[in-house]
Amino acid sequence: MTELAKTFEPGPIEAKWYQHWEKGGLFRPDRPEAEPFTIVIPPPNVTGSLHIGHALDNTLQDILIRKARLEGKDALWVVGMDHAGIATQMVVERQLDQQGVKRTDLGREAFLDKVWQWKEESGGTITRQLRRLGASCDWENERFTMDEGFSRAVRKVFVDLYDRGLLYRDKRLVNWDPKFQSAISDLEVETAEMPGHFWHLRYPLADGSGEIHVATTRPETMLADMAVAVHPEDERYRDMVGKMVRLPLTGREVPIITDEHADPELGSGAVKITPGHDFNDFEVGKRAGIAPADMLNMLNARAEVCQTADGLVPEALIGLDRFEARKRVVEMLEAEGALIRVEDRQIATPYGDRSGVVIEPWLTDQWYVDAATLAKPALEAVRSGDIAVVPETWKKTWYNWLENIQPWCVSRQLWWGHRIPAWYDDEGNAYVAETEEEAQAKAGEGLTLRRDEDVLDTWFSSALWPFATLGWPEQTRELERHYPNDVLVSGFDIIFFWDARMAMQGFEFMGEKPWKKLYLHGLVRDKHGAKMSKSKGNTVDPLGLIDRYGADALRFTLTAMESQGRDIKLDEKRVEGYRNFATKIWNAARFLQGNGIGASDSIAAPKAEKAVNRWIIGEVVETLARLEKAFDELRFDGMADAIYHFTWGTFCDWYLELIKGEMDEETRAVAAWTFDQILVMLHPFMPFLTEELWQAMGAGSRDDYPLITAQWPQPEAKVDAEAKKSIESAIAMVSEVRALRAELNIHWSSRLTLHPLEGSAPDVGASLDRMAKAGFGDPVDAPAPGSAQIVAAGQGFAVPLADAIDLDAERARLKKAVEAADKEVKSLAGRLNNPNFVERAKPEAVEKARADHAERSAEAERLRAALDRLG
RNA sequence: GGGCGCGUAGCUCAGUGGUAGAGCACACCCUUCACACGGGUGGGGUCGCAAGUUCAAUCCUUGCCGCGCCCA
Repeated sequence: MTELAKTFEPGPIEAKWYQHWEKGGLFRPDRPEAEPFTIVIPPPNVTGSLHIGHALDNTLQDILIRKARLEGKDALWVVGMDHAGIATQMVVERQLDQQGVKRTDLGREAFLDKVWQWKEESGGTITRQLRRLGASCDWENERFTMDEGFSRAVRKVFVDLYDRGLLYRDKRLVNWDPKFQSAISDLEVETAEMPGHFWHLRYPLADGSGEIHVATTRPETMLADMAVAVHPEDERYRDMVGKMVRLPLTGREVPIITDEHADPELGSGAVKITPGHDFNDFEVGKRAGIAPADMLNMLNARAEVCQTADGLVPEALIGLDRFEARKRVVEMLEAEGALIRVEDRQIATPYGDRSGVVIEPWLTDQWYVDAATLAKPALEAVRSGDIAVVPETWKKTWYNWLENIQPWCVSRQLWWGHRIPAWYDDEGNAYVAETEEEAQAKAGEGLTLRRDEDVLDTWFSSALWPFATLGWPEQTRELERHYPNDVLVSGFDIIFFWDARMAMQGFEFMGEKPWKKLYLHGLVRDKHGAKMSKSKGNTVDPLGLIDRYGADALRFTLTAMESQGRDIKLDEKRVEGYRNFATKIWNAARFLQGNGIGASDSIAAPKAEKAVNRWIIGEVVETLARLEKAFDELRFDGMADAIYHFTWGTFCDWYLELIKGEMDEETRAVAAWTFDQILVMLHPFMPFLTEELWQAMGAGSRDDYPLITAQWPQPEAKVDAEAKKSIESAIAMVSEVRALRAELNIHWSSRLTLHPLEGSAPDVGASLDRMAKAGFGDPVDAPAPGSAQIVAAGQGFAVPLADAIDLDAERARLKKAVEAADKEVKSLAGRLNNPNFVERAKPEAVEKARADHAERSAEAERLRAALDRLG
């Protein structure tokens, strides 16, 4: 044994053991024949640093991995990062900007060199931070989505999807981010209600026969209007349909058409149609026979006004920013008398989730994935239970999204990322192939090809994570053994971005689900329930918490608070509480050592004769069962609860107290074994503390037998009902005497004697003396004057008090107990006297009510008798 | 507008068709030889509101009120 310091100091212990584990290859012990168990980490961004959400997500994964490892499985936790297209490009651009260098000055090749250089020097902070958390990932096979192998997988998927008709190029409106000057997917757009206006405009008919009124939230788009639509059944406009409108400012003549999209209830019922700048209008335009290529565009990539194809936009407006243009257009309309009125209104406005700027629907050529087709097996797998979703409530969200899924825009106008493997000839024909040679072969000789400038959405590559990390497209042994993965742990906020897309690609390319279970956890919020954000300044830095309380305490807190379907409101007080728990265990170990108790050498429970030992073995068996059940159900709070209460409430509070002063060989063996079980069961949650104590308890004997690769408990024992009953009686006895002391204010200095009022003294060993400073005296028929009385373990006892007894306090105490018992007796009797209950309730319920009634009645009688004797 | 979820002790949350639990906080006592980051004892809840089903509802059903999230 190694002597332990008085207080548990997490810092040095954490550093020591993490290094030891990692150097020893203990995160992935060589177990080629063992049953595989696999988790892939949700790859953090290469630009990222550890926030509290990562801490939660990875703690949960580490718990599952560490338990599987202890069970002897070939536990693989695949780790790595994604290249985070936009975020990384931004970081590097900002850095270059400080040196006065622009991305475009460098050119594509040189810029990408800079990005790689940045990645080597500054990227991956988070992987060091994950180590602080204790994450036992397979670092030796760390992956990156831009690695050559992974990139090959991405190219193959792109080409295969194209060949299967599941990926295509199309001209349509995309969500255009003017800040990044790139398309983004609809998932990357967040809609917010913002105060805005509704401008009512007057459009004259071209033949001078009248005018039509339209209303718009974006007046500047009138520069690209191509029609005015009214509802086909709107009588008011019957005579105008088919006539031409001469638009103000541009003088463009556009038709009045009918379309269901026009809402007769809204405004005037007539609506201006700008197919090139509005998603609804795009559809209306197509229905009206306007081809996307012919739709007018009035904005450039920076969302500045540009000339439309028909050259009708007034020169004064060209080059204006879209918001500036809005002001100018309104002024000009007003000057022309085309503005009727302006109304205040809440406007649903789209924002880029990363850039924060207003998203512009913009007409461009982009690559799209036929998500609806890919979604089908992913939907079916959850419907059939092939993929288990935990908590189940998320299944509905899964269905809802996948059933209504839209084509997925996967091209991005960036440089950093997987460049799209498509080449074009001079006429714009596309040749999709994994290499330029193959593309050239497809195109035929003599054609000059030019590669697509764009890259793929980062999520396009991370969707391949569950199999591309295992070597796919090579059919490796790892792939064969570890796909499908056992469980995916992810926050519900990326269920669409990532989880669903992994399922889609997994079925398409592996022909099978990516994981057997999908576990979704909530967000970590501040103690008031507000979402953490840097701008609000309410973020909790997990590393700071680790510094202050230790990684084990943080991990245990997150685990204990992880109940299904809820966000976590994190209060530092909880972390402090579990730091105290760690210290408690530490001190229990010190106590054991002080009594010559070290490591156990047996997996199975030792043979035991004494009730207290048989009892604690049974408690271990029950705790293990509770723990296993919680693991089966992925109830992390239940796991924490089971191990916490056993360790503190049962082992420390009762078992250690009960065995004090009764150390014999059997007890030492059982205590050592029980503590070992605690260390093993607790290891997935508090790996550092438990490893340290495991070694300290078995110094010398465990140098080659670290806890991280030890064996999960197999007590090979059962609950001993007799021992359980006997110890529970002793516990009740001690508790009653302590309560008496506290309520009558009897100081510890006075020892109490308990005289049985019926029968003889029960055998509770020396525990009563040590734990309640009381012992048994001779049986008496009636309490001596000045005695208090207690009822415990089905017996009444008189407790003579040397000092003057506070009669009022004693009477109040007994009265309260009588009332409590009576209340329950009365309720039980009420039920038992109800014929309906006896006849119709389940027999077990009736039986239990009878037994409870008998027991509580007897207790009430004894208490009443005690109260009567008091006078 | 559609969907999901929540409302249980002062706070944060478990939970079950048979009269409610934990941690923290609170009150009182204790330098009892592992631990004051501790030990002991205790107070505290008409389980959001209303109706229904049932022998029995905090739990099931419906409606309402309040709060949050997602989608359009």
